[in-house]
Amino acid sequence: MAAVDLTTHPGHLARRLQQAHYLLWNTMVSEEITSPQFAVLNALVAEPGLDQRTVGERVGLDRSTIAEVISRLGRRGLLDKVRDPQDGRRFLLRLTDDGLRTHRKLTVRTARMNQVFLAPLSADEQSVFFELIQRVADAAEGLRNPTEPLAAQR
Amino acid sequence: MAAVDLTTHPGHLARRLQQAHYLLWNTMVSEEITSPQFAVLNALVAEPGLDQRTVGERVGLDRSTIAEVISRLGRRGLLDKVRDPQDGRRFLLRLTDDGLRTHRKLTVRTARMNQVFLAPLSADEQSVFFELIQRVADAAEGLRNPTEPLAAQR
DNA sequence: CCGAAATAGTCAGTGCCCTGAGTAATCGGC
DNA sequence: GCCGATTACTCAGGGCACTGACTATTTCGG
Repeated sequence: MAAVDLTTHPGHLARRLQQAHYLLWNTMVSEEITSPQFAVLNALVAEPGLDQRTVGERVGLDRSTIAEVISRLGRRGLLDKVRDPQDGRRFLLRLTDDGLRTHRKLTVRTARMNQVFLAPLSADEQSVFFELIQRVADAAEGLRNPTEPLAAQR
Repeated sequence: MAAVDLTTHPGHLARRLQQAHYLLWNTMVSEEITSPQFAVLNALVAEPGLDQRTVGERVGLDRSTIAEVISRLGRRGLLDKVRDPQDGRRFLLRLTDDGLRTHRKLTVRTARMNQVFLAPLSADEQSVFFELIQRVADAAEGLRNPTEPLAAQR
């Protein structure tokens, strides 16, 4: 009786979108390397020598999750992890040659997959798609990460 | 050098969107009941007596995941699970009074949360947002679920 | 009627994602 | 110089999501 229409619930749509993407990634990009793992590789291509926490910040993963992902990438020999001699709390991360190669290979496939994934939208619609999702995600992240938490509301 | 801009990668955006939603759900709706669990309750409000597989289809969860979610809801006494006397393979699912109450309560809070979540978009933009995401998700699901798999390509 | 195929559900294994609690190292004020 | 706060990371625990292999039941063709 009082059931709700989930197609107007952004959370439900976001989950379905991610599932669809997961599926396509598995078939078109890689069964070994996942999309979050690729994001980490990509962050380290852009900025080699980052520490774990910062990589997590770049790709949007919390401290626990980034630790797991990095440990998996390390086990596969795609990156190296060394203590920062300047700050014994940090681990500095750097891709191995294998990691670099893997990133290059997956970059190509990822581009192809994105084309297929976005094929139902025109070029204009794709821009709107990106922009709207980003606005919503950024705003929600802002709610959690209050730069100036005081006197903002009320 | 060859790093890629993830803000134009729909998979990355979908993940960030879902994370943002997860966070907001936890603070504004419930710490006990998750969004997928609410989707299951909602499906059973709309169609009491569904079997497990069909509920999974309605909310977009595979057979394994739906089994876990339903077992958790059962443990909390929000739904009942009985063998279908007509077909001994099936379990028929039905909300308890507690389940119905919980659904009603969360429906209100979910609506409030969606307003906050979508606040950065105008009403028009919200419609576009829904429509574009749905088109992409539907198309990708169609790729996996070929109604007519033969002679389609090549 | 009977055996093969299809179907509903379970189970083990992998990976993502978060919180809360704990450890080790560094930093900052006095 | 020392002590308390902060910071980087780890660990335990709960939940979502998928695949592949397995069991039990039903269905359908001959």
